[in-house]
Amino acid sequence: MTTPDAFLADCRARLAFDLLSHTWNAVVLWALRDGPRRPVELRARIGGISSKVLTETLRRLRFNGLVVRTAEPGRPSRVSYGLTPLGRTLLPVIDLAGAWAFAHGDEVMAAQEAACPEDGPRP
Amino acid sequence: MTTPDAFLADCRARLAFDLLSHTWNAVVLWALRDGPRRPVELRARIGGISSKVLTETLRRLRFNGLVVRTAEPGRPSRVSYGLTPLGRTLLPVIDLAGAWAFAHGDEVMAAQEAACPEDGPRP
DNA sequence: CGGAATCCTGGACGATACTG
DNA sequence: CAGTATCGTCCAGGATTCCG
Repeated sequence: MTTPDAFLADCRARLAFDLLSHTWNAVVLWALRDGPRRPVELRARIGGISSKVLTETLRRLRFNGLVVRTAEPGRPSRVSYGLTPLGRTLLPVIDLAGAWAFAHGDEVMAAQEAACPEDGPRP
Repeated sequence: MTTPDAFLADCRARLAFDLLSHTWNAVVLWALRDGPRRPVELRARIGGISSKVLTETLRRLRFNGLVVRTAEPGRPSRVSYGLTPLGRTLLPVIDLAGAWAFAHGDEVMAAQEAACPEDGPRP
């Protein structure tokens, strides 16, 4: 399928990018790809994300219907997050983007190195 | 191809998301998909982007080797921007994301509507 | 027209500390 | 362990203005 031309004008079309925009959204979704995980596990698996930001991210994802929260009874608190069917449909997109990064990452790095002369400063 | 598991730890893997993260990057790349365009054309085509932000975006894309700037001699200024081969390789990714948005956009909207109760507030 | 300079705002992100 | 509350920093993005 190819995206229609209305792509630019139609704000709804930018939805996917807004979702993938936030730094951690895609990463968290990806970390959930093969089953529900508890916050501690997620933090360990992802690395470099603070508890607060993880919570915020999960809240965002839940709000958009991509993730579900499941509270298991007991003490201490046990909670886990998993992908919804909708969230699962986003995995191929993330996968493709990740594959692109692996395939062309070095080219981008190279371009950045060689950019200094007349191109603008690093944004 | 499926993205390796190192996905999360490897910072280079997040490259694609950093590129698609900035709100306008993907949109501008998409607007350039069928040939070079001049800034005015781009602004008209995209809609809702300020001249300043467009300039910044193009600078970013140039810096990453995704776009080239071509200055045609003459007065008044005539400049155009086009995709590099590298930038062109990103189009399928953008296309897939756009296609996803068209296919599942309404589901996300619906989820947002129904989210108010126990789910967190809109972030 | 292209784009740089300036000022301002909101939100993402991080660190820390605290409650249940 | 899960989540909230503060506080502070940084930057994308919008509006405006001015120069070549």
